[in-house]
Amino acid sequence: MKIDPSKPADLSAQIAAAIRDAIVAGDLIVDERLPSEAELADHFNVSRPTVREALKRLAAQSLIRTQRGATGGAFVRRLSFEDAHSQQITTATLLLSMNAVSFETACEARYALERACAPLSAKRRSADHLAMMRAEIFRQGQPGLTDEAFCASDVAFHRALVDGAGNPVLSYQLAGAVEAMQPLMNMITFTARSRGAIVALHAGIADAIEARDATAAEAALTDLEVYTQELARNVMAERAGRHG
Amino acid sequence: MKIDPSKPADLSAQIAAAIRDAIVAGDLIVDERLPSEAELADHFNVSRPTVREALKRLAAQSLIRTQRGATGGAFVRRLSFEDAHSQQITTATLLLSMNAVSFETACEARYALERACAPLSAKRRSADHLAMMRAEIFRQGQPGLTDEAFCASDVAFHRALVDGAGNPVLSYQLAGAVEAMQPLMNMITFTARSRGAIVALHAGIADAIEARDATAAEAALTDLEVYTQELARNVMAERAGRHG
DNA sequence: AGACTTTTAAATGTCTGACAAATGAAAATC
DNA sequence: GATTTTCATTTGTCAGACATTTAAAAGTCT
Repeated sequence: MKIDPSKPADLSAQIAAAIRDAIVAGDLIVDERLPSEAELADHFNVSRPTVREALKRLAAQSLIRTQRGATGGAFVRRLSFEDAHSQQITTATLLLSMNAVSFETACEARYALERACAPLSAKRRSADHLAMMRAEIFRQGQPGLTDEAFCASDVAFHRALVDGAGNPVLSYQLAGAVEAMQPLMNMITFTARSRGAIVALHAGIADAIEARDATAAEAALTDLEVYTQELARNVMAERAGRHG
Repeated sequence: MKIDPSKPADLSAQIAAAIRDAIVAGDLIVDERLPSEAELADHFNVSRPTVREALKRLAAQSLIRTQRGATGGAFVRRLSFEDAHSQQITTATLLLSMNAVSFETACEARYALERACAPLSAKRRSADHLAMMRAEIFRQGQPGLTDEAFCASDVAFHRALVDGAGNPVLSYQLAGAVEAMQPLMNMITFTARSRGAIVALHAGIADAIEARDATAAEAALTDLEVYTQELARNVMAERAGRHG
């Protein structure tokens, strides 16, 4: 772990980068303890607050955890799929909202990724995954469900589909993409008719997954994408008409 | 932006979470200036170093940028696709290495995602994307190329394929997945024969994209996946044999 | 000797106060 | 009016101190 000449940027950023690089390169392994803040301050020739700012940067990225007490300190943290998942949701959500990504673009990406999971899910899904999909479909058909709850159930349905592929890397990537779209989906008010159509389309997906028919699953997802895009276009058009 | 009862966790983490939530919820818009550190310290009833630790956490997530001087301060930052991209590479790389994700699992996820882009890329790719793919294929055939350079070219090839889909959300998701696999790919020593085979498979992909044949592109990607998986199995088996 | 209690040392969490450096705006000067 | 100077504001950094937590070491009692 090397020095940082006082040239360009914040010292805390440089120190954080140096430690992060060491972790990514494998020089620091999981659960290894970093030197104490005082030792790091001495090593980098900076003050303790500066070191602390660097450590907080790393903590924000879930790269380290800190522990108080006699045997405490900063430890390299094992990045879990769950951590990565929640990080990605935040990132993807902000990315979509701050960059004015169109519903069309986000939707296309989401369903493209989901179709990628479909064949694997058709092949490997357990009875549990299928049962969860059916349960969410049932919930979506219940009357009196708020739009928010409907969207949440939609996310749960797709999550079960993705998890059925049995590949944690895919699950982590996809769950982020699906959940990040929720704010966009929430802009749509679902009528009783559109809910019925979506439930039917979901049932088609579940049927294909149950039959372990990869081709049918992909086709059913495409149908759902087409319907969703159409629904969004209609909502946008109506909104534009009202406000224009 | 609300208070934080001094109950459970670090104050700086609580403050960072409060500000982050405000950003995600849209209460703080892009380029809006946060109160100064002194004002935040006063508002949250903590000291300035504590506020600074919170701000550094947010800066580490690219949520804010800071600027010195009279009109300086912390500003809500527009999260760019580029920022999100590099963040995701770090996250995905660590996720794979720290959780002992098998080559097989990572490879499967990568090609599943890439196949999701293929139809879109076949439909929308520009001449530039195709030219870049061809250029990388040519480079991969050059003798005297290091394994590292070969892998880098491989990444560039796939990046061009993904970018051809013309969907920035897909590009950001996929580029992360592809690049995060590089450390795993680098474990494989590519013989002249295997390089030749990969170049041929890449050519098959490029041909399909050039012909705008989505089905053929997906099939070609599957071929490449099968070959890559086989290659990895052989390398692992040989390595196990040598060490056993 | 063994189990329990107390002490202690090490480490992070937080605060106070201060100075340095950057930066744009206001004031002063030509 | 244009240029230069001054100045106030804000972040970056440092030094030192105290509070809190925690586990191990030391001590005490049975």
